[in-house]
Amino acid sequence: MRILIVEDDANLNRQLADALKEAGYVVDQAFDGEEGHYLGDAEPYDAVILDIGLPEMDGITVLEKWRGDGKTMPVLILTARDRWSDKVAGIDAGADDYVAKPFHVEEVLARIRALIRRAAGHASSEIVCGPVRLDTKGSKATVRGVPLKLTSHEFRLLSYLMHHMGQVVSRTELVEHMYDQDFDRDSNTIEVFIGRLRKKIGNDLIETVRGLGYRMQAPGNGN
Amino acid sequence: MRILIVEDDANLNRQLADALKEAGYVVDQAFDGEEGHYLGDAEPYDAVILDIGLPEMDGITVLEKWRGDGKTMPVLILTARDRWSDKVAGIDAGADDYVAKPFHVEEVLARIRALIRRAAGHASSEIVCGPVRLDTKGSKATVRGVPLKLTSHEFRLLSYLMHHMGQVVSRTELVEHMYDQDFDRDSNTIEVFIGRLRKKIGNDLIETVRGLGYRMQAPGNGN
DNA sequence: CGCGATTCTTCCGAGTCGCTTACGATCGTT
DNA sequence: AACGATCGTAAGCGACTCGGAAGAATCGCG
Repeated sequence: MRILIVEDDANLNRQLADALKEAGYVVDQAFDGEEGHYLGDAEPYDAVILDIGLPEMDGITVLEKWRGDGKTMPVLILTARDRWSDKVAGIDAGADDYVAKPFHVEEVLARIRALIRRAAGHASSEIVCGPVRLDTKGSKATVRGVPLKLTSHEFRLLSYLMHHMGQVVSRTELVEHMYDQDFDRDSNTIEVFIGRLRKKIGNDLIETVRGLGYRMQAPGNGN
Repeated sequence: MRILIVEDDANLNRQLADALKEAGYVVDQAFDGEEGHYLGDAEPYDAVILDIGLPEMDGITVLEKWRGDGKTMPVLILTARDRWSDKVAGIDAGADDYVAKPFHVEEVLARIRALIRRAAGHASSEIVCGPVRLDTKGSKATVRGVPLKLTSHEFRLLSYLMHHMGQVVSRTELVEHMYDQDFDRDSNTIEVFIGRLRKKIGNDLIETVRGLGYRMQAPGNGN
C-alpha cells in the first residue's frame, strides 16, 4: 500500500512518514500544495494524508482539483482543532475523513487502515480468503490458524492482493503500489515474489491470469 | 435514504433526528444498545449513527456483532472528545467514521453525506446476457455459474460483444478495438476467435449476420 | 439445383509469457 | 568481521497463446 503525505511542517511530515513506514506502507512525501497536487495526480496512491493549511496551494483546493480530475483515492484531512468549519468544507470537497491537530499518531494509523479497508469494500479489520486471514490491524497473517512468517515485501504483496480480492491485479499495478516512484519496471521481481508467497500460503490461492496479472480468491469459489 | 440513530441521550437523539429529517432522510431511533442492535440487524439502513457509551450493550459490541453477521452499512460513531482510544477501537471494529462530542450538527450531516456517497461507489460492474455473466472489474466471466477459462483476447472479444449487446458488430470494428492501429486486415483471426469463444460459451449466443458481422444476444430473444 | 462468396473448423509453428532455480548484493545483527 | 535474512537479477525451461493457412461447410442468389 502506497501513501502520500502532504504536510508543510517538516517535523510532522517525517513523524507521520516514519510511523507509516514502520507499519509497512510505502510512503511519498510532499511539502507544499503544488508538489502534493502533482504527485497525487501522477502516482496511484491507496490513500492520502492532506494538510489544509499549505503554502503554494490550499489543501481544499488541491482536493477539489483531484476530485475534479476524477481521482477517487481516499483522503484524510489534517486540520486545526478549532477550525471545525474547515472540516465540513473538506468533507464536502470530497475528503473521506479528517483528524484534528494535535493528534495521536496511532489514531492516524487507525484511520488510514480504515480508509484503505473501506475503499476495498471490507467492513472489518480482518480480511479472510479461504484459509488465509489477514489482520490489517496487527500486520499479521495466518493460514489455517498457523501464523505466517512473511518478509515485509511478501506481506505487502499479500495485503494488496487481499484488499483486491476477486479482481485481476496487473504486475505494473503491484509494482506501483509496492515501491515508491522509481523502480525498474522490466524485471521479474513480482513473479519471484508471487512464487515465494505461493510457497508459503499454498498454490491454489493466487491464480495467474495470463497476459493480465494475478487474482486472489478462495479456491472452489465458482465465479 | 434511511438512517438509524442509536443514542441514549434522548435530547441529543431527537436533535440529530430532527436535523436528519430536515435534510430529507428517513430516520429510526434507538435508545439503548440492544434495541439498536436489533434494529440494525433487522432493517436495511443506508447509514447508522452509533453512540459508544450505551446502556444494555456497549456501542463497540453492537458494531462488532453487526460486522460479524456480515452487515456492511456505513457506521458513524459518537464518542467523548477525550476518549481517543475508543475511536481507534471503534474504527478497528469496523466503524467508518466518528465524531467527537460535543459536535456541530452540520458536521454530522456532512459526514453522513460523505459516508453514503462513498458506500454507493461499490456497485459491482456486471453485464449479463442469458446464461453468461461478465464481471468487468474482476476480468472474469461465467456461464451458468461455471467460471470460464478465457485467454486475454477471448475475454476482450467477449467483453466488446457484451458491451454492444443486440448490435451487429463488424469484423473491422472488432479488429480495431482488439488490436492497436495496424493489423493485417485480411486474415481470419476474428473468425478463429469467434469459433473458440463459441466453443466455450455455447453456440447460440453469438449470432453471425452474414456479410455484416456478429451479434450477441440472449437466445430466444425474439429479433 | 449449382455456383460463388462467405464463414467455420482444424492444425501447427512461432513466439511470448510465466515459473523456477540459482546467485550476488545489501542490510542488520551478533 | 562474519553470519543470516532478504531482495533483485538473470537464465533456462515448459506451457500456452496467437494467428496464419487450407480445406470443409454453409449461405445467398440466380
